[in-house]
Parts: sequence; C-alpha cells; structure tokens
Amino acid sequence: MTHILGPRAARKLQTRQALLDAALALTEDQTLSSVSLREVSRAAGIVPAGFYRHFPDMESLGVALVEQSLGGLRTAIRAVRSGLTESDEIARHSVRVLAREVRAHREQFRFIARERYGGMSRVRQAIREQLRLFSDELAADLLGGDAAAAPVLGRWDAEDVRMLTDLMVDHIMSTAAALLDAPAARPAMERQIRDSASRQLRLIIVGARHWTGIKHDASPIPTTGRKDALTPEE
Amino acid sequence: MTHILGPRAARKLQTRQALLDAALALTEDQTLSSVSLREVSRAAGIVPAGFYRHFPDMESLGVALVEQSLGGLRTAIRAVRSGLTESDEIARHSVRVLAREVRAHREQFRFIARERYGGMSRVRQAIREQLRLFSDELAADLLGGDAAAAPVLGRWDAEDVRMLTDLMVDHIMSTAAALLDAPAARPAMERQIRDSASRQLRLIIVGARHWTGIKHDASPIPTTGRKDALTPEE
DNA sequence: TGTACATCAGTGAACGCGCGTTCACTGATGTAC
DNA sequence: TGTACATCAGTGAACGCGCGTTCACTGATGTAC
Repeated sequence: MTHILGPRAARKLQTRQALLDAALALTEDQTLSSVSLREVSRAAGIVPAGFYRHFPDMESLGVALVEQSLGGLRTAIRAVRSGLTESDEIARHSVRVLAREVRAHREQFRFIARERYGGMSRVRQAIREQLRLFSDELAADLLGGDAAAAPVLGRWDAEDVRMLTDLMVDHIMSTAAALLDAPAARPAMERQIRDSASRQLRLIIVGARHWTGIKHDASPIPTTGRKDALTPEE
Repeated sequence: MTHILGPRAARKLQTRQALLDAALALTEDQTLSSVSLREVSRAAGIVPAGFYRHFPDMESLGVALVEQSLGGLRTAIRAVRSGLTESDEIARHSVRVLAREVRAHREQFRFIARERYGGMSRVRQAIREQLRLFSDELAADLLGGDAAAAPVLGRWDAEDVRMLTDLMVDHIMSTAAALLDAPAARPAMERQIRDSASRQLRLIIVGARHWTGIKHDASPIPTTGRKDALTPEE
C-alpha cells in the first residue's frame, strides 16, 4: 500500500514543507494574516505564482499549519500529561515538563497561541478542534486503567470530566503563552511564571480531589444562609 | 482646574474618538495589525493624512484602544467580581453576570481577546499591564473588609493570592473568548459554555477553600510513596 | 528498452490596486494687545 | 470690543512600493504502448 513517491511528487512535498516552515518562521512576531503570500513564497524559494500549486490561499496554508503544529505538539502535551500520574510533586513536575517542551517547540507554541483567538476564522476553528482532541485524550488517560486518578474520576459526570480536562488544556496554553512572552534574558521571570503556574495547577488538582459534582435542580439549592465565597466549610 | 475645552479642542477629541470607534468596529473579524491606517481614517470620516494629528501610527492607536477598552471593562469585571461574594451559587451567578457583560461590551471583549496574544507587541504589553491591575483589584477585594473570603485568604502568601486572582482573571478572559466564538444563532452552545465555565469556576473555588500552601524547601518533600494524581487523601 | 505524448511544479512578466507617508495648503479658532 | 497675527485640525495631491492574481510558458518526470 505504501506507494513510493516519484522524484516529482517528492520534490513537491519538499516545497510544500518549505512553505509551511517559512510561514511558521515568519509568524515569529506577527500574525499569519499579516504575512503576505509573496513573503512566504520568497522565503520558501519559489515564485509567487508557484504558491497556488500547493494552497489556494494563505488561510488554507494556515489550517494545514495548525494541523501539523498541533500534531507535533501531541507528543509534547502527552509528556506533560504523563507528569500528572508520575510524581507526588505532580504540578511542579508537569509545569517543568511543559517549560521544556515549550523551549523545544517554541515556534509551534507561539503560532498556536497567536492564532487561537487572533487568527483567521478557519484557522481558529482548526485550533479549537485540535484542542478538543487533546482534551479528549487527556480525559481518556485520566479515566484509563493506568492512571491513579481513575478511581476518583470514574465516579464523575462525563461533563465534569470534560470541564476539568478543558480547564487543564486551557491552563497549559495560557502557561505556554506566558512562558513565550518572558524575554530569554530574564530567567527570573520564567521561574516566577513556572512557580505561579505550578501553584495554579496544584489548586486545580486540589479542587478536583474535593469535587462533589453539581446538583442540576432548576430551583436554587437550599443553603445555610451564609453569604460567603471562599470560607471553608468546617 | 477643569479647563473647559474650546470648540477646536472639543472637535479634535471627537475625531480622535471616531478613530478609536472605527478601529474597534473594524477589528470585528480581523486583527488590528491587518487594518490599514487608510481604512480607519476613512471610517472615521477624515483624510489619511489627518490620522497623524492624533496618532503617530496604528500601533499607538492600538495602545490607546486597549486603555479605553479595558478601562470600560473595569466596571464589567467588577460586576463579575462582586458576584463572588453575593451568593451561595457563586460560580453560576458570576458566569451569568460575565455573559451579560460580554453581550453588553462585545466589541471590547473581542478586541482584547484578539490582541492579547495575537497583537502588536506594545499592544500586548498594554493588555498585560491592564489585566495585572484587574488582578490586583480582585486581590484587594477578596482580602478587603467586606469580602467573606477575607478570613481565609488573609492567611495566604501574597504569591498564593496573586496566583489565585491571576487564575480567575485568565478564566474570565477564556470564558469571554469562548462566549464570543459561539454563534448568536446557537443559544444551546452558549448555555453549554456557561455551564462548563461555572463548573470550572466552582472547581477553582473548591480548590481555594482546601488550599494549604506550598512548602518552599529546596529538597523534595518526603512522600508516602504513592504515585497518584487525583486520588483523595483519606 | 525505446518512443511519443501527457502531466504539472515552477517560471517570469504583467495588471491594477490600496497602502503609508510627505507636503504645501486652507480656514476656522485661539491669543495678545 | 476690535484688530492683527499665530496655531493647528483637516485637505488634496502626489510618490514609490509590495501586494494578490492571471497567464502563457518550459522542461523534467510520468505513462502507455
């Protein structure tokens, strides 16, 4: 079934990849939508008209780039995720792994952070879909046989599990964005971001440990009458 | 001290505001950096050269727009924040208020969500500063005399308080962005986003109620040796 | 294997267009006396 | 109050430039026989 590519097809793929790489590099400090088709073609070493042999427009290239980038980050995020079950210092460890992965895939994380809310609509949609897949994978992992979390989460609503994994994925992306914004020249700032992110993740885990689900009554739950926010229950 | 403006200065301010309004409207479905100086000027009813009487370039207009937009959202977010102490159904109520505010200030929320990670660097920086101010205000509120949360948070690290309020501000912005992406034609989707956001905020609050701080030892904390993530402690 | 034709990735030139910026200007408003 | 001059928000024309897209093309690779 594996059809070996002829020289022509192989070179075409190479050029396509050059276009994707060029686009990723050019979005270092601007949105994809403000990178021109001509810039990308130039950087990839072809003439502007040649671009159309690969993509009908820049937005389509963007969608392809999302899929390739987030595909590549699958491993990165899986690494972070595995941290969730490996250690007692879960949060700190996970954030450490995330920081390492962000350093190793800087351009991809930057691209996704940039385009997630700021990009063209099909690009945003592609990112949303991919992140939903991550959230699903994370849920499957936490519920799966291996994970020590399974006994707890196993008793949860499907919707509660999803909201937890969504929150974690969001937290991963926010933390990545914050790490990317820290100037390389200021390691102290990076340490502080990591410290804060660790605490936040730890708080989320504490919240999950003590989660009790939500009543779905239409009417308000009868209360003790105390109007307090964070007051402990004891 | 309040100097009444002459007709000239008043009209200048009016034009400046027209430029800001035009920019906000034009970023409905594109980044500010892909809106042209000529488009904004046209929409504001002046000739392109006139733009320079107000701003040296589009990036500076962006910074001004951040300040004005997030200034306006101060009230919106304060409303959300006050929800945190008013009700026993804290989370649900806060998210309801947020959804209302997002509907009332759609353009501003959209602009901030777009530019927060995707915008020009000075614009991103301006947003970061403003959100830090929000986080400070929220911390002051939670610690302040009125808030029922004060007795709990009063015993926290300054850094723990900051990480909590940062997490809440992040959650507000993520939720706002999600609400903005839900098509107006699909109220069911909006309800689902609100439901999920409520659960997440509730989880954060549960986490805060059970928060115990973090040891700052350089060496790893001795553990029971159990390799579990979300397993309850009992 | 050799030949004749088809395919198609990349070329190079051309197009009309909107862009940011400059400049000298106009005329209403502001200021000094 | 009236006059003479200064200020300056907005004008209108002009500039050179990079843009996206089109088109007929070339020549290496692929395919059928």
